[in-house]
Amino acid sequence: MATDSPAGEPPPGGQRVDARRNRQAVLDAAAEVFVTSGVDAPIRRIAARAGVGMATIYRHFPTRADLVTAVYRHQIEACAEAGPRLLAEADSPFDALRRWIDLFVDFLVTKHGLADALRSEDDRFAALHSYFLDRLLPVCGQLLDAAVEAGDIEAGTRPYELMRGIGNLCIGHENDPRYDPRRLIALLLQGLRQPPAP
Amino acid sequence: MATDSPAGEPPPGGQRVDARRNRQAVLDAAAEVFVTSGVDAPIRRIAARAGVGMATIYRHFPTRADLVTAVYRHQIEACAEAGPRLLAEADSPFDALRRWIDLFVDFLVTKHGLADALRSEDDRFAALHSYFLDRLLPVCGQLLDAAVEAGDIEAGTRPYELMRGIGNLCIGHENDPRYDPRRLIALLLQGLRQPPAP
DNA sequence: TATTAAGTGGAGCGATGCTCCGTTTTCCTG
DNA sequence: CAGGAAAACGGAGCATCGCTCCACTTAATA
Repeated sequence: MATDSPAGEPPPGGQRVDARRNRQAVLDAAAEVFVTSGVDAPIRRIAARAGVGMATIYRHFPTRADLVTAVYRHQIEACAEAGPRLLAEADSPFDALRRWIDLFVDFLVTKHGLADALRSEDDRFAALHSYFLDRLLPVCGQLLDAAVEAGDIEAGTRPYELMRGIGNLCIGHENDPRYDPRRLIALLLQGLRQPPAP
Repeated sequence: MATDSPAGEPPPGGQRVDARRNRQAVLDAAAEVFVTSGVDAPIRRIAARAGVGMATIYRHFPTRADLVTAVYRHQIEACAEAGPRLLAEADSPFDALRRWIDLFVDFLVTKHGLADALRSEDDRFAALHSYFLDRLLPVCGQLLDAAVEAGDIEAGTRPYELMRGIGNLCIGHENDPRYDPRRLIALLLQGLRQPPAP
């Protein structure tokens, strides 16, 4: 708690060099392990891979969610920053929304178990949930509002609901060629569309 | 394996009375525990509640999924049987599909963690997955086909995809008043709808 | 009643999450 | 450049849980 801010930003400079080195080693190891074993990988394994003790991981990242957010922080930021950009360069607000959701889905789909973790009621993941929401909800809301204002979609859909739904739809697509989240998400967006004025 | 069929039907009569009694005790205890602690509740707890040893549970229900399906078997059957009935009595095939999905969602939403278990990649739940699919997929397919044939919805959506999506959308709604799966499912259905012929 | 096989229960093993605390390392100060 | 305080470390240790194994109990049968 005292050594790291919850959202996983790089810590302030007042740390010992060994602490900083270990922190980075843990981050690197976690990134590797997450790819093969998902974000639920045993802490022991990450610690072993990083060549540190378990306590070191817990000290730097009190919660599993802190570790996960730290590992994926750059990609989450990129996704957040893409929102306004897409809104500016896309053909329509609806198109921007669609393309932004594509980015979000790409991100979720390539991280084993991330979508599962996101919706988890497990307290260990509460901070992950919060970080995603804090960072991406406003972006999603902005896109939704713009699409509503342009008359592309009906009003009344809240960003939280939409993002939760998309996250949920991305769960468990691995090892199941019969299930393609993107098709359903496209359907969802289709349903969101404003029926053309009579 | 030798004492129970995978889908959780009542076993054939050739059992000792104590075995039959214990089986029922386990079923009752599991039903109670599932309500409060979800379908992930520790086997130990269910065993304690039923007043039996853990091995007794594992002997009757080799897999957690077997226990879960046995507990909910009647409701799954009811849902399966409702399909054709709705198709006969609803205003349109699309209406039947909508009402059937309502039933399915009601079922999922009232069982803590059931939706989670359904999509789980955990091998322990493979049989649960199979049972749901075997029993409900044909029903869903029939409703979809009818709706397509009536021109209510576009062709090309496979039952498996739809059911997986609905199941996924039902995950994690508990303790979160901001998330209502039904709204998103309605949106999904809306997207499925055939745009009225020009 | 005696025999037997079906049935039972819980100790025990391995895996995992998380903490506690004695030890080591860094860094600052005199 | 010592020397000591504080920061950081690491892994043993406890708790929980899934699942198995096997000595014991009990119902059915001859």
